[in-house]
Amino acid sequence: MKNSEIAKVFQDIADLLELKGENPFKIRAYQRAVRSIEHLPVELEKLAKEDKLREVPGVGEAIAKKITELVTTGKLEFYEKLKAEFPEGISTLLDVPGIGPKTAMALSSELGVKSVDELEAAIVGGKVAGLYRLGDKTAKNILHQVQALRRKDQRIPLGEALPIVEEIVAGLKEKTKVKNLVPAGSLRRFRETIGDIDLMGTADDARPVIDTFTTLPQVKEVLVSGMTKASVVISGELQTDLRIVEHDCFGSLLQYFTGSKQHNINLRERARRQGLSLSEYGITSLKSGQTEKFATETAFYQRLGLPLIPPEIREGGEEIERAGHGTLPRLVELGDIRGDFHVHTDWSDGHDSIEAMALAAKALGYQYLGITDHSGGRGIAHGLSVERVIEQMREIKQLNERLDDIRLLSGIEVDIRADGSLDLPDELLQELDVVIAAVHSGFGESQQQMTGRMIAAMENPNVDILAHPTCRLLAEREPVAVDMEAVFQAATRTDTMLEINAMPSRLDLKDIHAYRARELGVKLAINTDAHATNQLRFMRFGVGVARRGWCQARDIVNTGAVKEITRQLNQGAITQWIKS
DNA sequence: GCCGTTTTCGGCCCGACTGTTTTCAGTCG
Repeated sequence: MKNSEIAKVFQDIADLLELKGENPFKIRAYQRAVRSIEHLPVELEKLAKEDKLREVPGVGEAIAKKITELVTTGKLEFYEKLKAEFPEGISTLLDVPGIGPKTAMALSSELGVKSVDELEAAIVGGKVAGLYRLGDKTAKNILHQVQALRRKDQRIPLGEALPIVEEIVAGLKEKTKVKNLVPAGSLRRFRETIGDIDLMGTADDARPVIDTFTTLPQVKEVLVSGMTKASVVISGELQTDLRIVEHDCFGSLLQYFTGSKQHNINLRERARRQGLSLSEYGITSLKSGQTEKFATETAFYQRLGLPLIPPEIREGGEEIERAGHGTLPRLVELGDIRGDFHVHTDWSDGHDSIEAMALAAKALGYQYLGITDHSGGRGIAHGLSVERVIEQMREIKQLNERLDDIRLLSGIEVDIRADGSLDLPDELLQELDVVIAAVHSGFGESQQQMTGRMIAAMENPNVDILAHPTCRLLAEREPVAVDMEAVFQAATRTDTMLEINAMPSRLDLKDIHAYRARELGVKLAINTDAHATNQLRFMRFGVGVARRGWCQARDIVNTGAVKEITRQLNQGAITQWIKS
């Protein structure tokens, strides 16, 4: 049983206990376990076998026992009994914003409503307004939310949100005197998808900033517009909140709205033990009632005896404890990256020439660039044949002689066939500087087949990197069935790098995979897979994933200088092939 | 149900908004 499935069971238990009116702290304990499990880089099934479940934060005796039952029998008696106490489907009502446990129970027991569709019918039929503590306004509000829920397609990929945010930020900075304007929330933490946009800033006078914000051309609908806060809906049904405070409160505000929720809860529990209470306005002493203000996050964390915790790892895991012990790693930064191993050119399906890509990489300060067009395998547009690979090697050699300060690596993104063999002969592959192997077909294979296929490719000594290992496309294609733990083991055994593909639609490996791979000592490379010069800038998304995986520069191969790199890759003797 | 720089028992994050009330319950982030 997968972690995501187990998390879902506990989330459902938490919802049902809430409907039941159980002890709120018990409910929170389940919710905490859910968040912990969702971010866990290793399978619970494995931990259960090793009797290490209790090491997971938020998992104690009772939940550990339930997890064991789930992974061994596939069922949980406690859960089945709990479900039987309620009409089926009632917990789906909790998905509607504005409906909590009390309202859901009232709707169910008074009106027999047990689905979102039935809820809508009940509101339209005028049955909801009039229930105890539910008036006309509330009913209309809920109806509005139900309709919005239908329109809205869940969370959007980070890569789509960030350009939108940058446009808004630029607009506000240009037209107002706002200062410190930055995105907070999951965007700042570089989560792969985001649900809404939170912007924070400071100003001497908030009013004109708020007014400008609500009248930006991107704004479709204004939800709330107050003295310090406004919420709007922008194109694409994305809710965007702006909060403006005075300069001296910015640190606590930014910290508070960056989250995550679980990180903040953990931080507050810790602060409480120190006799302090935290809020977006500052830190209050429980004894004296005095509140201190903080202009920066660094000062805020410092007051709690902690170094600044990077936003990307504020997920409510072990980051606070580690920060307290002074053992937080220095995470890899965009500025550490010295090259990119995986880009395409107009030789296959890329948009720009090799030279244009090289110059763009040089402009980013890179020392090297791996030219890795597709191989000629079936289904891939304009893949290179053996002859064209040799021709391209020749051109790259000439470019290397002509270009200063950037070293081009001759490479290929070679297709892994269904049987695990590669699409180009070994004799050719061993002549290349960098060989990236990738699956582009047969996504529906069984886990056993797919895992075997990838491992077979890694066992080929010419393969340097396994590209985008799960093959997922965010909001488009689910990851393939593959035993990641086995892939990680094979990567260390065969000394193959795994790619963190920085393309915003991929982010593959994803954060928890990067975490686990690093833990096992797998070498990682952050590549953009750029198909045009401007896509080289996707690197920051990959760096975000690596940071979420607690990676340091030393864990990422392409933070190395060009000499170290070429030592690690296959040194191709191009001459022989060119002669033949 | 979890957990420990007060504690193995007795605590458990904080503030704001909304609508329905007549002092506050419910919900959210």
